[in-house]
Amino acid sequence: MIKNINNFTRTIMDKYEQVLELAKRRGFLWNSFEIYGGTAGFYDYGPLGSTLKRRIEQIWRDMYVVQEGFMEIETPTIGIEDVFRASGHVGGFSDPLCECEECGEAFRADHLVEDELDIESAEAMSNNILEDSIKDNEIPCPVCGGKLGSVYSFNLMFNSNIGPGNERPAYLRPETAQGMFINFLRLARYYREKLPFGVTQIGKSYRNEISPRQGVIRLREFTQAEAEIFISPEDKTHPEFDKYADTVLNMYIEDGNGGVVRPIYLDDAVKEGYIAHEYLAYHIALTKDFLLRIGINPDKLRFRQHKKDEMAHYAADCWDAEIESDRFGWIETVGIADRTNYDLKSHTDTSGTELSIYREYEEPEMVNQFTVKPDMSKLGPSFKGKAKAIAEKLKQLPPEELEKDNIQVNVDGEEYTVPSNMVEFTEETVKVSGETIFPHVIEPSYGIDRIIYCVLEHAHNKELVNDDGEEDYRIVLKFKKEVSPIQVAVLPLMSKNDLIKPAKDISARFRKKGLMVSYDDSGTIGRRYRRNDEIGTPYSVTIDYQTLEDNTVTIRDRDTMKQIRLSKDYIEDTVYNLIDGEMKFEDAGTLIET
RNA sequence: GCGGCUGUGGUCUAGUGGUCAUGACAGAGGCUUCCCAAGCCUCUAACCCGGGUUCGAAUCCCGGCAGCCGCACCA
Repeated sequence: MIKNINNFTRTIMDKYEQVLELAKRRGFLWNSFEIYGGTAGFYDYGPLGSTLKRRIEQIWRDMYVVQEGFMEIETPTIGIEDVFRASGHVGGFSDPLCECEECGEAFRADHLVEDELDIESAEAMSNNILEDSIKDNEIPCPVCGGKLGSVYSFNLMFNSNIGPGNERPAYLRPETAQGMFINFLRLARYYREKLPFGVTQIGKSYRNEISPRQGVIRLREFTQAEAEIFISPEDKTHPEFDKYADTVLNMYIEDGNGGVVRPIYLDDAVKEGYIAHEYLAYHIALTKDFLLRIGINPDKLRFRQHKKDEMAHYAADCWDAEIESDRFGWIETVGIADRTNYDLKSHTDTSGTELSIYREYEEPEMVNQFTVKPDMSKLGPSFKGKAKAIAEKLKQLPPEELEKDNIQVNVDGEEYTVPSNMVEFTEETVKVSGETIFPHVIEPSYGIDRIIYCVLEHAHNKELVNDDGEEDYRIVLKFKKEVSPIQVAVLPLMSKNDLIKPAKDISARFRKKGLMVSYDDSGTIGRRYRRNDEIGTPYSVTIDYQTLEDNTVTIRDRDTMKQIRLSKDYIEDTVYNLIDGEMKFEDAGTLIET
């Protein structure tokens, strides 16, 4: 006999629908602005969702901020135009679109022109040039052959203005990274001018996606956790690499027809040249560590290297952590890139502030320095307007030329003769103790919302529970204990005052210990266990009549449904240690035979 | 943004141009000494939004919004 038949003879829902239905019903994820009809690309985190998210972010902080020592900063979510001009988002983050006037299809104008004219890249072309190019070449609509309309930009950044009027355009940041790059000099000083150092930020980013679907997988407002690690361009080894050398990565390798997942030791991946260098490899392994710790199924995790044409133009190497989901297949959830010095150079060029760091050599170097000093007080009167240009030429001459009594210089096609007393030169050995460099940046960039969906999906289980020959199902979220929003349920066996009072006392003690408690005395005990299974509460403490006699309570384990009985003294410490992983369930009390 | 399909309590659903709408689960209260969604009673709670056609619209039409599928897009 099958109980709960109505629960499971509904319209067949795929895993995604089941997860989202549960997430909606139990307060994890809600579509935003629901009472006004909702808006695609925005989701609210409900009580359990935001708690889950906070716990996951907290683990991220533990790994990146506490363990790695990359301090966290917080910068505005809105940015001025210069920042995004330098980052390339103002020019490059928009797509030139063009619609067919007949059928209304939209196309990438640059792609059309590239194909038609058989040129490499039309990216640099302005909208006007693209439009002219389409008109002149009479490029037709690829779908219906109709006439194509004008070209317009669709920028993926939300825009606004600072202050009144349109004088100061501003954009909602499309990534948190730029806030860290532009603070480079302050950060370098904070870290006392020594490489490597890292900085992190967890926060909201915004992209005005053309057509976001896939629920929480592609959002217009989303949370990123990013680290920017500034390292020496010459030395990309990692001092702690040994820690992860024998980590096995599921590396996804593409060949002509699809691809294969190949397990490979991190050590070998670097040695065989799959991963560019140790520093990047270390952070790929760290990413794996993090994802497994929060409950991603290791069999559904792989790392894929960006193809050359897929890689951002500045990146030297880039890997994605991809997580497999039931409906969407492999989802990119983390990007781990070597961004080289692109961002620091680019902000240097745009702002005029040099975002570099002085690096001292281990040994000072003795360098022959050849200096030419034209005597402007003599050159000026003699050569008037040409003096400056002549001086520049003189500086480029080799010593043997400068030694001549009359030095010949060619400026703008005319020969000038400069007497040797008008220029001095010295050749000396100077001590150079260091140099100015632009560090390279290793960037792990996490899409937190996508990861949360995957955690929910991987935790979601529908289990057959056999009890007295009857078939029964339970839905259980098998969260890692560390991320479960509610950590312990407190349940009086019956809704009776003599059981309620001690149950409430125990709840209070849990709360004092900092544990998130759900107290529940409504409905039968079995129903309450199932409620807690459904939201992933790892432990349920039950107060029964025996509690009143011998001061013991039971703890039920979510995953095994087994129970132990133990004294209620120090119960809060026991549960705390169970969640922390310090104590094993079987060791915490005597197993109850059922 | 284009095309197709869809939109009913918290969730999943039934439904016909004609009494402010079916059922299940969930939820609240009660009864039942109750360790894995038992039972009984009572209760709460919905036709996506806006127009139109009509005596009458949740039902038909149009537009919007949202979801799904396909195309395009996805630094």
